[in-house]
Amino acid sequence: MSQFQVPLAVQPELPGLYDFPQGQVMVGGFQGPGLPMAGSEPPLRGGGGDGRKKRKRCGTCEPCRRPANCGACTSCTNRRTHQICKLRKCEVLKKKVALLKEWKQHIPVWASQTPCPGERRHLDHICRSQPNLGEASSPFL
DNA sequence: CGGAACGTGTGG
DNA sequence: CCACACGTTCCG
Ligand SMILES: [Zn+2]
Ligand SMILES: [Zn+2]
Repeated sequence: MSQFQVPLAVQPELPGLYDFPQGQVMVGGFQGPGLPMAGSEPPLRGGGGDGRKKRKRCGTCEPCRRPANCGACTSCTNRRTHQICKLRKCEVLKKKVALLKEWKQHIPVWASQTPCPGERRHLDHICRSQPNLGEASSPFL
């Protein structure tokens, strides 16, 4: 009614998705679009899945509720990228991905000593998702 | 089945 | 480091 809730209101995070270490989600002070909704776990098609399931946008953050694409960003102009308009890119999705798996998997490596260029390369990608996280997240360092 | 979007790797 | 492109998954 009042709010333009796109018919995509998806759960915050399916329980059992990428598991987090403890609670490093919440850097500084964020609004918190992670809708605290009950979790109805879908039939988990993990039978033959690798676990690389694609998450979906929260549908509560500003970019998520953007009615349409800007039509000026590369994602809008270049549809071959298969990416959503930068103005509509879910923040939650950006953050979650930032603190995702590769980190945990490689942290002990780079914590010990600067990893090889190859490993470091991947970390950069995830870091880029959110400048905020690039600094505050790593209980190891 | 088709459209849309995420996740990842590579190139510049 | 950033931007772009592909493959894959998800939903209607
Ligand atoms: Zn756009
Ligand atoms: Zn969102």
